[in-house]
Amino acid sequence: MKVSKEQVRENRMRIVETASELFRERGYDGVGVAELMSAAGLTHGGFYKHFGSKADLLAEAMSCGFAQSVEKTQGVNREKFVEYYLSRQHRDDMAKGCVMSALGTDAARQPESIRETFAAGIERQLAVLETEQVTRADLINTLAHLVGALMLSRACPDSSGLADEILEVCRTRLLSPDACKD
Amino acid sequence: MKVSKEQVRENRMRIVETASELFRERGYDGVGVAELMSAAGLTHGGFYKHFGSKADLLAEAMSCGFAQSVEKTQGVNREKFVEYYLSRQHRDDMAKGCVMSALGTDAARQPESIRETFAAGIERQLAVLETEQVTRADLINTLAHLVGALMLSRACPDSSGLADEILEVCRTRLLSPDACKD
DNA sequence: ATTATCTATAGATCTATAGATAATGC
DNA sequence: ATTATCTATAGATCTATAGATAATGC
Repeated sequence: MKVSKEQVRENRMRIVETASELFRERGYDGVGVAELMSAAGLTHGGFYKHFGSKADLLAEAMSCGFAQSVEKTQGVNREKFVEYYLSRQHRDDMAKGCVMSALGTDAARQPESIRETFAAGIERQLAVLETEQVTRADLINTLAHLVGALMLSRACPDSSGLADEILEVCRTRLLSPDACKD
Repeated sequence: MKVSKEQVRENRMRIVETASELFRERGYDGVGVAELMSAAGLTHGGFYKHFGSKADLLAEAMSCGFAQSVEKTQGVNREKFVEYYLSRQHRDDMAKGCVMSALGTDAARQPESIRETFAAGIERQLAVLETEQVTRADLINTLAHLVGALMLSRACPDSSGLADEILEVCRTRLLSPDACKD
């Protein structure tokens, strides 16, 4: 049952990527190791040869999700980022969306070491968006505004007007700084 | 072992209030029914005479938390609300703080009926803050901005500068609409 | 020979229910 | 007589580990 080093690396990466999506979708406590491994096409017994604990995997899954976001954000300006972020498409696909909005609260409930990983992810996301026009303080405000809007919209019923209203008024405000009142 | 109707009402209320705080602190999946009942001074077997399921309790716990927030917000203007919301005190006491930031992501992962309760809570919070000067769209933007800032700050390590930086730049921005760039 | 994965399981916990008990409230 | 709470437990799930297996890689 031993597999090649190449295969081991592939398996490990698949576990991390699978976890990254499942944790975003259902939360850290909402997915078990057995289900996780099964979703990655493996049996759960092998998990602890790859990771010391489920919490260790969470840290890697967060890093992986941040890395994907950062890569997708390369070369994207603030306006395009806002439009993507507050799209219905992004809201309705939590598993593949922004780690900050999907796992921020989970991170807040975890030990310091996990939160360090999370903070490093925020910094990377800030760095890739920073330009000469847009200061760090601007970006932190934009991210907070976006993250909150997305979370609140997701917490509303699909059919409710409020879910879409939140996306729309925040998109409008974030793209029209002149009319800004908050 | 039967108790008076008065006592039954008190017990039920204590369960809801205890759940409201424990869910905020550790998440819906992070607290079991047995621990919840024990924290309320009861044994877990009696739980299902009060609630049909753990999910039913979540809905009530959310409503209860929103009601407390709304009551505390009576007569508070936008500036005072922002200052309280982005204070270190509020950030560091998730159990007693805003339901939107503490349970928003948990709600997003729950069935429609829970999200209806959550949306109703958002509406109540909006209503109590609304004035002639501050429109609904303004308030939705403010709430999203606040909720995101608080969540991101909580997701950072205690000792990191980033946690406090997020609170500070967002407080500054939200209280100085003139300088607003996002 | 090493080791990644497998099957199997330990031990703890989870939600929910069953039946006993004892105090309320008709 | 009713019923809220209790003890006890069913049945499922959870994280983590033990030992067997079989293909890699020296």
